[in-house]
Amino acid sequence: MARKKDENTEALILEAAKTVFQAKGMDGARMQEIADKAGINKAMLHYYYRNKQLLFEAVFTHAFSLLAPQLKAILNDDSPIEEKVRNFTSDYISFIIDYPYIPNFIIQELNRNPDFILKLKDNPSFPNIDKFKKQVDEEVKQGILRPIRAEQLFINIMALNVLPFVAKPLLKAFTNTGEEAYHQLLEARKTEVADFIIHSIKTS
Amino acid sequence: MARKKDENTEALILEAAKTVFQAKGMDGARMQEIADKAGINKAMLHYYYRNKQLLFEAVFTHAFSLLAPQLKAILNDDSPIEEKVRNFTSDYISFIIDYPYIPNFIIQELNRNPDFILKLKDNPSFPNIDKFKKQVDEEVKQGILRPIRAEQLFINIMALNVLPFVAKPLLKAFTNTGEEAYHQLLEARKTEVADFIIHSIKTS
DNA sequence: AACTTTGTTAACCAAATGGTTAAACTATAT
DNA sequence: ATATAGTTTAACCATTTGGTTAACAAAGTT
Repeated sequence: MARKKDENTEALILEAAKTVFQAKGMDGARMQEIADKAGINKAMLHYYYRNKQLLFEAVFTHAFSLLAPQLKAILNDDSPIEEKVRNFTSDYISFIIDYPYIPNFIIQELNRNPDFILKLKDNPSFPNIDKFKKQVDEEVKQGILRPIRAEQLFINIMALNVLPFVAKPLLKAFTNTGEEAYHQLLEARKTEVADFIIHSIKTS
Repeated sequence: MARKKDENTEALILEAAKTVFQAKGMDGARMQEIADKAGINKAMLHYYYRNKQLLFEAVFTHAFSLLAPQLKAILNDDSPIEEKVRNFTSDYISFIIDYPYIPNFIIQELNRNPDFILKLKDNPSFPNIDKFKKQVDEEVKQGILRPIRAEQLFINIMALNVLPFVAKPLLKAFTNTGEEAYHQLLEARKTEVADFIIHSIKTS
């Protein structure tokens, strides 16, 4: 086995590919740009990943593997809904700060090619709503929560947490806030979003 | 002035360009595909719109001009917040049914090029949050609403209404629903989203 | 040291793509 | 009917882009 340099070329490529694909999408990304960013010859991209599509898929599945655990936290945990909502909204924002492009990237590329998710759904680690559903139904039955379908609650939680990042340029313009002020709005949301949801769904 | 056919070529082009750009984005769109869809020669695209960028901008500004009035309805109207929330959630979903690609298209392309919104903000018809802000502050002061910043409320309203469409493939997978079932969830949201918001923000 | 396998590079290639051009066509004005 | 100005087309062009190739370099194997 010949390894010329101490650096792992394959990993360098994937790292550069993440940056470029997540910033520009499949259509906007250029193989040459990825090679340049990785500081290697373009032919190496094909040596390790065959073609653009496969390199893209490596980036996509990796991105998804980072997002999935975040969602499983709210779907599969045993704590009461209220606690899960509070934890999720706070954790999710921390996640976005570490990986700001990921949710946007996934949403954008799935819209371009919706069938892509079928492959992901086969994976046993794909987030599943069943447990969350039982939990919500149970808390509704016990009178802890107002009547609401688990699916709708889940969509609402996702919406309130995800959209402020996905539609950031638009919302910045509409709310007439600069970068700094918008960031403060997001910071405040770490707790306010959870309060907003809890107020809406809790009885009493 | 010579007009060969009764059909207006310029309009045919714009129509085809809308379809292609909104489905595939700036990067994914192909001038030839637009020409084919319009049933005209590719050179006509450049004759009427000079180049891809300008044709794209024509499509984008038109798309935005359709979205803006929807938002002005909630921002500039005089009715109480509760009524505005109810009207908006119902109207917005009707809007999406007519123009399913538009919000997604705008969000996606603004992320690709955030500076693009600066041009739009100059336009005096750009939606402005000031009036909405005064209204929310006033209703909070009167004790009709719980304390909440107008910006946060606006973001929440947008999030709950927009994300279910923008992230449709993802949410369909997570909620484990097919096309039909997901559509029913969306249908139910016409009233449920408003209820969700009102429950959260109204005192009493 | 010779051989083999793996890794790397520069040069190259074919197809796709945005854009141009020159000629042809059509309707209208003179 | 002829000139004129706007409209349309087919062919063409330069560049970009994903992908390939052949030669070469490094490290391990014998």
